Amino acid sequence: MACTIADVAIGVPKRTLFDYLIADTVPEIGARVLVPFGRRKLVGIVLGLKEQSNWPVDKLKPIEQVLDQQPVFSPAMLTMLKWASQYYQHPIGDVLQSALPVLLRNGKSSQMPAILIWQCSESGQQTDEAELKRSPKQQQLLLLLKQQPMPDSELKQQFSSAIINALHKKALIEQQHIIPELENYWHHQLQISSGPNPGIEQSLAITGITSHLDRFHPVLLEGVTGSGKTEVYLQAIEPLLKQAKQVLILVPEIGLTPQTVQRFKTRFNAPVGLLHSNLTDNERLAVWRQAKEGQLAIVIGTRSAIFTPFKQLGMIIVDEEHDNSYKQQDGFRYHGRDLAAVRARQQNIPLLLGSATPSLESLHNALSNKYQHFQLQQRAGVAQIARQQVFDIKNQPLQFGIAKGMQDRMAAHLQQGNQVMVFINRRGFAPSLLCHHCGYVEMCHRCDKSYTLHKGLNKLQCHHCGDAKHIPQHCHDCQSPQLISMGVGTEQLEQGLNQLFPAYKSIRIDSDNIRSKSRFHQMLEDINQGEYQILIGTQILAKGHHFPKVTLVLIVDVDGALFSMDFRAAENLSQLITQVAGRAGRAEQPGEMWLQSHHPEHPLLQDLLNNGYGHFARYALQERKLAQLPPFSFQALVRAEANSANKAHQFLQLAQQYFIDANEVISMGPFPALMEKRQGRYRMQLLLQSPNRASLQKALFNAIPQIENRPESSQIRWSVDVDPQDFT
DNA sequence: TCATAAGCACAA
DNA sequence: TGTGCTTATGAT
Repeated sequence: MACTIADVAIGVPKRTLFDYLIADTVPEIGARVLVPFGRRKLVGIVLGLKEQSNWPVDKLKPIEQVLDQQPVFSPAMLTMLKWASQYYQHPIGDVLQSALPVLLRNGKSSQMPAILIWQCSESGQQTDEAELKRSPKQQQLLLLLKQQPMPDSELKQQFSSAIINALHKKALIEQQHIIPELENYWHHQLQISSGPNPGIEQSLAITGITSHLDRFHPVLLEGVTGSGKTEVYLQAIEPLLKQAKQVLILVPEIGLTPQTVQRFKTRFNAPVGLLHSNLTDNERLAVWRQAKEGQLAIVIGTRSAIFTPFKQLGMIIVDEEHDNSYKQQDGFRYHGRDLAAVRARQQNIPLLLGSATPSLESLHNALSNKYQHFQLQQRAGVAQIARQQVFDIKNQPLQFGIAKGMQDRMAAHLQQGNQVMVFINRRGFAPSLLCHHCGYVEMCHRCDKSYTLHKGLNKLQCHHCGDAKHIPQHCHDCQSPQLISMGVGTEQLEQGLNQLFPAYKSIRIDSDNIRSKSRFHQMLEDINQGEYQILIGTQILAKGHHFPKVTLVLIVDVDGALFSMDFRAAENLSQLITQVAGRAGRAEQPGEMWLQSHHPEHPLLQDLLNNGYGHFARYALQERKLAQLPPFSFQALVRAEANSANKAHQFLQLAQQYFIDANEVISMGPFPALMEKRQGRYRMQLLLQSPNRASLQKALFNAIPQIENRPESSQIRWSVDVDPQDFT
């Protein structure tokens, strides 16, 4: 019997597939179809064909249109995405949608668009161009097209459309829409310019990687900043490109610098596709198509680039693999680095993770020999890492959050004509506005957090829900006009430093101040040109940029991370410190870095400063092991939010019942989220933990569908986060 | 009494 | 998730 019914995944938050009657054309598995859904028409993905449905036939609707001749998902891609849907406990329809460029989600053609070609017509061929002597331009055009057809876009550069139209009217030339012939010649045209000679450590890594190019082979490249990780990437992929294999490189959101891209382009003379957040939908789709057809040698992109289709993928590289931006924080909460590992395993290709400050997860994999481990300790040239020290601010008077001693250090560096960088992890002018008379603090009623004062915007802004309002002139409670700001943010620090160092120019870099990527790069350019002497910013300033003229880095407050509820806070702080230390200063002028703390004796801090990140990370791993925290256990977080805390709590208690019998899985909570209230909704969490990944998976696989089927589950907003990274 | 807002079920 | 139906609120 013929298959008359298709299983279709649709982008609705339901874990079920929908059955549709196959009309005239039988769709391929992995192809998009347009289907009626309720009152709407939606794009769905065909996941299976079958003869029978569990649904009464008269209730089935037919597929309205098959959108793809060629499936948009290859079988390998579908396997990975189905796996991800199950692993992350996220509805398959939504997973597949997230893996497609927006335009394909909306039903646009996945084929290369046809281009308009002009060619000489029959009568044009027989016409002597001399007949057109009164119009030399037309003559020239006809002669050109007699030799070969030309695309419209190219002709328009030489001829006005009036000329073209004139010949067209005379029927001497005609137009045609053709789909450009796909020519993947790039690997014949490869010109590999030679790079610097690799050092011993680099050579070892390159050999280690390139001797296993034909199979899944995960490698962690732990290389201090400046040790030449990129050079290892370049040399490792060279043999693959020669075999016409493609390479996918994942980079953190902010790390896609033009310099890096240029390095890959010029080294190989091969086409490189970029995928980052500033692209238009059309540009995104173009890269998707070209990668799929094999026209791109290299694709460099952020998190979601892991879903790019390739004709023949040869390796996946994840640069700065520890970076938190690889984890999607809403909807389909996947981890880009982890999916890279899954994809590499499935396609049987090597995986290369690189970082100066590897995540404890990856380091653990390397130390337990699941990943091959290479270390690059030597910095190219004689550049030195900034010396790191703690500055004890116990009982010290602080001005704009900065101790007197630190101000003196700053002055000394500035006087020598160097740049100074100050980190503070708070945006805005001050984290709260307080009444000096009665103590009342302006609070966002939706989040139960104080409003942040933004003098620049002249607004109070809630950093948790984005709500903004005018700055009040009088206290809400006692009407006193004496409102004072509490605490220090980037804005105030900038103002304060201008006051303390009026002779020097300062620049503030935080997300309030960065409107566009190009402006951001311009700012970085200006900084390195020496336009500014004092740089003030949040973490955003630390990611992937070099500041050779900076010789003093000051981190205003590290205590927040040392005593955070989040067990990863210390790891993240250490990564930040180490990354910045490696990027400030230059060979002739090593930098120094100061961390202001009330707890200079803190063991994590001391270990980091005395022994470096590598030692700290191994020590932190021991601690994680003792505490049975990831990567020595596996976690999943069930989040619930409702307009009352009780409702969310009750739902999670109900959910918890479904994990009671799970083998090797303990559930903790329900407890309030770190941000208990947000946007007027109360948020609770249930934490599931197991020493065994498979046990946790099994428990989720059993429980989640049952929870979803409870009527209570549709009355509340809830989600599952597997391998959660933050507990806000 | 009507009009708008909020809550809810459901799609093949 | 988006839609349309149902119910609650509230202003006139």
